[in-house]
Amino acid sequence: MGLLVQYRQIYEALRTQIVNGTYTPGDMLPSEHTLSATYHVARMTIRKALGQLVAEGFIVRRQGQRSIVKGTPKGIGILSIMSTTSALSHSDLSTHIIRKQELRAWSETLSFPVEEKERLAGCIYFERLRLLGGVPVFFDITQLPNMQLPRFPEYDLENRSLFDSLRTQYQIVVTGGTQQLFAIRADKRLQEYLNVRAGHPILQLNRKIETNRPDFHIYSQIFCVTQKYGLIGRF
Amino acid sequence: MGLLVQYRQIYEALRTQIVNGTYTPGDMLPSEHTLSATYHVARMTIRKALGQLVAEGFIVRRQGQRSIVKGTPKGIGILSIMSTTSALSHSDLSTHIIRKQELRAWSETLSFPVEEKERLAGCIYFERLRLLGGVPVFFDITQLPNMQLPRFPEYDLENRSLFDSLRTQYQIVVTGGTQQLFAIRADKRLQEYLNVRAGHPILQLNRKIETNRPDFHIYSQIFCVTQKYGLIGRF
DNA sequence: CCTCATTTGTACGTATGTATC
DNA sequence: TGATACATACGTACAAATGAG
Repeated sequence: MGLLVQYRQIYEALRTQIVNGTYTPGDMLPSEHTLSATYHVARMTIRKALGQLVAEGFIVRRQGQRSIVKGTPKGIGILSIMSTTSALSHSDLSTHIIRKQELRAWSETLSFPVEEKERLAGCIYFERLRLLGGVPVFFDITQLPNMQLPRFPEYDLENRSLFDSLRTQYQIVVTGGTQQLFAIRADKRLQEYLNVRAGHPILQLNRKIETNRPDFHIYSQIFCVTQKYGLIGRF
Repeated sequence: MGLLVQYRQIYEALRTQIVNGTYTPGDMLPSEHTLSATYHVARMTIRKALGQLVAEGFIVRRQGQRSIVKGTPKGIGILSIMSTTSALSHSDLSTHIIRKQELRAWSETLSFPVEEKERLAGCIYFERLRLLGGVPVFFDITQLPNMQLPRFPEYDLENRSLFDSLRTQYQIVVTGGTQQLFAIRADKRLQEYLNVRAGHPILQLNRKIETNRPDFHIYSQIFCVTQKYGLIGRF
C-alpha cells in the first residue's frame, strides 16, 4: 500500500468526513493542536494534510481562526455540470458508455503530444456520453496509458467516477494539467450524439491531465452543449 | 512592506531568475541544502518557497533529484492565447482598451454573486480587446472591487498585465477561482469587436477569481474567437 | 481601546525513510 | 553499492491575526 504516510491518512479521514456530511459547509474543523492530539501526530503532519484540503478547495484557512469547511468542491481539475437557471441534483447526471475501455493505438489528433513512455505502454481508450435529465450534455473521449493498472479494463465507469477509481484503486491523484479550449460548430457525429442541429455551437476541451505519477497523464477531449447547462470548474 | 517573510523573498528571487532567463527550461535549481546555505535559512523555508513555484508551474520536483525548471507558466488561472497551427511570439499580442477603468455600478449579469463587502466598496470596470497579429481574438470585461487600490485607475493596462500590476503594486496574488464556460453564437456587439459573421461560435468564460485577500475577487467575462487561435491554460 | 487566550503562520533544528543517479 | 537529494516527521519557539471580554 502507498498509504502508510500519515498526512495522507489524515487527509483521507478528514476528506471523507467532509464528503459524507459529518462536517457541513460553514463548520469549523478542530484546531491543529486538537487534531494533533487526537491523531497522535506532530502539528506539521496535520498542517500537511490540511494544506492538501485547502489546495483542493475542501476547506479555507485564515490565520487566527480554525479551518472553515467549504464542502465538496465542484470539479478539481475536472469539470462538472451545473444548470444555468436552477439548482439541479448531481444524481440526475447519468452516464452512457459509447465505447467501453479497450486497448488500442493512441489517437493521432490529440492536442498534446503523448510522452515516449506512455506511447510504448499502449493506450486505454473509451468514449462516454453524459446526460442530464435524459438530455445529452456532453460527449467525451478519454485516453490513458496502460501502465500498472491491473483489472482496470473491467471497471464499470458508468457508475463510478474515473478520478475516484484511479485515486482509491491505484493512488493516482490529479495534480494539475493543461487545457485547450475551442468553440466549434457541431459536426455530424456530434449532431447525432448530442442531439443538436447542424452548426450548433459546441464547446470543445482538449486536456492533458497530470498526476502524482511522473509519467502518467490522462488525455481527454470533451464536447459539450452549453445551451442549457454551463460547464463549471475550479482552477 | 508585506515581503518580510523569508520564504516569500526566496520565492520572488527564484521566480525572477526563471522569468528573466537566468534559469532556462530544463535547468536544475541548486539543491535544497545548497539554497539553504546560500540564503542562510532553514531547509523548511526553502521547501516552502519551492512548493509555491511548483504550485504555479514554474518548476517540477521529484524525490531523489533536484528541482527542474519548466519556465514561465502559460496562465496561472489566467488564460493565454496560443496558435493552433504554428508557434507564435507572445509579443505579437496587443491590447486595445475599449473602456478605460472607471468606477461604476456592479453589472447585474455576472454569473457569480458579488460578495457584500465588495458590493459596498464599489466596482472598477474596464473592457479590453486583445489582438494577435492585428486580428481580434478576444474581448474581455473585468470588474473588481474598489478596495485599497490607490492610484489604480491611472494605471496603463494596455502594456502591463493586470495580474502583474496587482501582484507587484498591491501584493495581491491569484490563489484560484471558479469559472463557467459556454459556447455561444456571436451577437451584434461581438460581431463588431471580434470581426466575425453572425452566428459564429464564440467561447465565453465567466470567472470569479480568488486572491490572497479574503474579500477581494476579480470578476471577468471573456469572449473569444477560437477559429485560428485556441485558448490555453493551466488548472 | 486594550488585554488576553486561542489559533494559525513562519522558522529553526534534527532525524529517518526512500528515490535517483 | 554509495553518495546525493528529496519526502516525511517530530519537537520547539516565536510572530501575527482573530475574537471574546
